[in-house]
Parts: sequence; structure tokens; C-alpha cells
Amino acid sequence: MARAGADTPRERYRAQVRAEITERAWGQIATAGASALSLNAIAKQMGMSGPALYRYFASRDDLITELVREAYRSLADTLRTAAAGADLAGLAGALRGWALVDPQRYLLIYGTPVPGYRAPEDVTAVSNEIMTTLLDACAALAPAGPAAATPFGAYLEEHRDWAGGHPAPPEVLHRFLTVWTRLHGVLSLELAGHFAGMGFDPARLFAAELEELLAHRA
Amino acid sequence: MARAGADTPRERYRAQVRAEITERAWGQIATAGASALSLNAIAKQMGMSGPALYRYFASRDDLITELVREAYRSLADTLRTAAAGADLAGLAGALRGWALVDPQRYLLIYGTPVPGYRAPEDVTAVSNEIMTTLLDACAALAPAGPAAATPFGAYLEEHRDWAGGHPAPPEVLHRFLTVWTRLHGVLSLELAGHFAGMGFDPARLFAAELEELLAHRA
DNA sequence: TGTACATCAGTGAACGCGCGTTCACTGATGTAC
DNA sequence: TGTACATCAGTGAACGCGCGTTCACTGATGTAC
Repeated sequence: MARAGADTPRERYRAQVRAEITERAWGQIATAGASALSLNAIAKQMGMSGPALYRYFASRDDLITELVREAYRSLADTLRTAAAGADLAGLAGALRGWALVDPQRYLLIYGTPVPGYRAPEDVTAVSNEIMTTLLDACAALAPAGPAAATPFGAYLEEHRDWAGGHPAPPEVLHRFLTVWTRLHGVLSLELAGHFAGMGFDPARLFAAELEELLAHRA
Repeated sequence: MARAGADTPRERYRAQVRAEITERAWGQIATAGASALSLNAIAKQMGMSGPALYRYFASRDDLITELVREAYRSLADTLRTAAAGADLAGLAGALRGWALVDPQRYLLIYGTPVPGYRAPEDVTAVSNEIMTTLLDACAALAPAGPAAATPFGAYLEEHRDWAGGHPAPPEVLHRFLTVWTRLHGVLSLELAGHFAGMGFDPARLFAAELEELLAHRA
């Protein structure tokens, strides 16, 4: 009987080639965007024939799905690690750092969606993990005492299924959405280059936004 | 001598066909995203041969540039009209309304950029017009008295070239950037479908963000 | 008003290209006795 | 340890496709005398 997932030489080789394919794919995406990703071009880069890649990925869409998975996984790990030794400020910094390493990787997840494409099921789990990490940090930030209730928070209390059973009070749910959207707002405009010609340092704007988020912790 | 820009039948016809081309192009973009835009497909839709379009646009890139121009122009007009009879809240609503009419149009401008593509020069002027309209609304919102100074505002005071000579004080510059990035943050995540499975109404989140922006007018 | 000419929209054939994907195959690597 | 067999990575040819773009052309529309 074959040991499932065993570490035979062949399997190690397979994993290695698969890794090189995705690595080159990331290179392509960074250079020309996700829509320009081409199996044949990757094969050529690797000195292989095009059809060879079909031993590793069933189709182009399959490869893209793997990249999406990798991106979510990588971000989730980065944030979880950062959360271990820091508060929300540290998390936000980790998020920005991760995004700047490869802007197109961030944008593959949170940027313009391809109208037809449906993300696979298992990705939502990792996406939830990311949100939970942020939600935890928001909860840890809020004062233990009575916090300012908001109408939207009250509304969210009745639509909190997405929080996946997280015990955060309504104002923390609201806080989380504010944190998420604000950080994304600055970050995505920076990554898209919309501050490029404006002459100020985007890092400062990000820091200012973050500071404001931390200040209004009520 | 030919009257430049005269309204001859031929010129009217030209303008009409050009308009139909861009209209179909918008349709394609809405359906399959900007990267899937194809001259041949548009020609087929119009019952024409592919090469015919070259009478109207020098190349595919030329058509995309025209679409970018149209999008900026349309948004600038929408906001300017809205600004005439409303405050920042009205402007924000107009922005969201405009974006929801055709999400891919908003994303063509503010979404994931194509790594190679450079927007044409004249577009930056319209982009500035949009920012000025928002900046004006922010200035009108701030109290006339002494406002809370921020470190980032002070920093911006030394990097205010992008404001194009707008007399807004530093805290208004800061306010504008906050408004812009926050509205974009909510809107872009909504358009990308990231709130889709979460069960709350994105309009409410947008409204809540807007309210918070209006409340902290100091 | 009628004729000669110029303008210009649109056609159809053709170009080269790179794409995703299939298929039958070769040859190397690993496995079983 | 050696031989027979199975597995499987990678090749090369081929498929059909749609793309952007060029070119020489036809035929209709507008202009000038």
C-alpha cells in the first residue's frame, strides 16, 4: 500500500517542480499582471515544453487557483505570526509590508476581480482566518468597559454570521470593518500608484490613518 | 478652408460610430473585464469587419485610453454636478452611485493597474479636477475657526504641490486624503465582491463610514 | 442642374503570433520478485 | 544482486482559436466647377 503523502524522491521532485512553476508564475504576475499569465511562457522560462506543465496543473485556471490559495495562505500566516507579538499597529504594519513585497499578489486577492472567476471553497476558510486575526486584534484594543455603541454596530449585531461565532461585541465588529476598509483604502490606492505623482510619502499617510484608528478606540 | 470641428453629416456619422464602439467596449468590459477587451469582437457585434475599426481608433491601446478618458470625464462631471447642490455627503453618495452603475468602470480607473500601461497626460488634469471638487467639499465642511492640527497635516503642508495651489489649510489636506481613501476602501471592497457572503448591506457600511467622517469635522 | 473628381468608410484576404490543450510516444526512475 | 515490469516525467507534433494589424481594393458620399 502506498503511504499517502509520503516523502519519496519522486514526490519531493514533483513538489519542487510545482514550486518552481508557481514561483515563475508569480514573477510573471508581478511583471505583467494576472491576466497575462501564460502556461507556455512559464514552460519556456523553465526550459520545458508547454504540455509538460500539465503533469502539475490541470489547466491555467487551476494554476491561478493555486496562486490565489498561496496568497491567502501567505497573508494569513504573516498576520498570525505578527499577531503573536504585537497589537493592531503591528498587524497593520505586517499587512502593509506583505503587500509591498509583491503588490500584484495583494491585488490578486483584494483588487479588481475577473468577472467570471469564482474562488474555490477552501479559500474562504483562510480568508476567514485572516479576518479573525484582525478581529481579535480589534477586540484586544477596545477597552473592557462600556464602549460607544453605534447604529451600524447595532445593525451588525443582527448580521454577524460572517464573524463565525466570534464573541466580539457589536462595536468591535463595526471597528473591525472600519479598520479593514481604511487600511485597504490607503494600501490599494498606494499599490495602484495613485499617490505616485503627489509628492508625499504613502507610508506617512498609512501611519496617520493607523494612528487615528488607534486613537478612537472607544 | 475646412472648418475645424464642423458639424457636417460625415462628422456626425463618425462621432456616432465612435460612440457606438466605445459603448460596446464598455459592455465588454462590464462583462469580462478590461483585459478581455477585443477590437475584433466589437466589430463582430456591430456587424462590421475587424479592420473597419481602425478608421476610428489607431489601436487597441488607443481605444482603452479613450475609455479611461471617458471614465474620468464622466466621474468629474458627476461630482461637479453633485457638488453644486450638496455637501460632502451628497458628493460621496454621487460617487458611490456612479461606481455602482458600472463597477468595472470605477475599477478601470482606481482598480488594479496594468503594470505596463501609462495613462495619457491629459487625464491627469481631469483627475485633478475630481480631487479639487472633493477638496472643496472638505474645505467647506471644516469649521472656520481653529482646527485640530495633525502631525501628518503639518508634513503635508510641505508637500502640497499635488493640491495645485488650492488654498486649503493643512488639516483640510489631511482630511481630504482621509475622506478619499476611506470612501475608496469601502467602495472598492464592495465592488470587488468581498462583502458578498457576509450578509450585511454594504450601503450601510458606506453610510456609517461617511457619518463618522462628517462627525469628526474638527 | 449636371458632370468630374476627391474623399473616405468599409471589405476581404492575408500576416504572424501565442495561446490552451490533446495525444501518442520515448526514456528514465522506481518497484517486485 | 539481477532481471522484468510498472510508473511517470517530459517531448514533439498537431488542433483550432482569436488576436492585433497591414494592405490593396470597392463603392458610396460629398465637393467643385
